[in-house]
Amino acid sequence: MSDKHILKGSLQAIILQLLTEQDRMYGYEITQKVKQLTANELHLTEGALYPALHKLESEGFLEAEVEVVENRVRKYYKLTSEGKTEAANKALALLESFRQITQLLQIKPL
Amino acid sequence: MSDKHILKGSLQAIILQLLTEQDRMYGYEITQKVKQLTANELHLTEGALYPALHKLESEGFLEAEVEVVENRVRKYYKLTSEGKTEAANKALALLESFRQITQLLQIKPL
DNA sequence: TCTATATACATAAGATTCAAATGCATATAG
DNA sequence: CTATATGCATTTGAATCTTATGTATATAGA
Repeated sequence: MSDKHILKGSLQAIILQLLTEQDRMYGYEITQKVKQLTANELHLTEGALYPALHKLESEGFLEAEVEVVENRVRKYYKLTSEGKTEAANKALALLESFRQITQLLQIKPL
Repeated sequence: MSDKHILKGSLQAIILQLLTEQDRMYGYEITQKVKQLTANELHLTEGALYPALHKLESEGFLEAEVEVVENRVRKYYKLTSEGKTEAANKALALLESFRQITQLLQIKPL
């Protein structure tokens, strides 16, 4: 019925922004955080998240460190210094796109 | 330097909304309108537009009529009655996504 | 005259990106 | 002993976009 999905193109910005506000997070934590913050209205699937994390890592915006917590392996991600810059850039670019499209729809901006 | 592209997922909503405001439009006109309204900052390519128009038509939200103007063929699109409802729905859904994501990007740091 | 640009439609190839499904493994609650 | 939750990850396939190309007419400029 509803399209409870991440708006395409927003995912990288969201990941980077969450890691700006919280020093380090692991994958599952990110999915749960998004769920919680949006009252379950945006569903961030793992099939989307993990490839995005790997891409951000390969681009040098994230670095990962593995830890064992309660006998389970966790992979924590944190921003590199380039990642911090990129987080701000991507958030701004996204908001600018929203502004443009909202204007195009001639609806009052948020 | 900027990614002058339509935000993925917004295209259908934009087309439907433009046709809500203007009774009928043809493809090229839509590309030029978007260009004009966004000061050339969103580039709506024909490779994206025409498939989207055809899909909206096949879904029953648009209907087309062909006219010859100055020896050139023009295909005018207009909303069906279902299309009018869908235009409102898609615009609202899009804005709601924007709101959700904007909220995600504006979490207060601890 | 010839060529670039604009108008106007459209498809094809390739890339990206995502959802859905699945897999592995551990832990706990019923 | 089984269902659910946690936690990592990949595969498959669909959708959607960019880039490039194709067809055709008209006009402005070199």
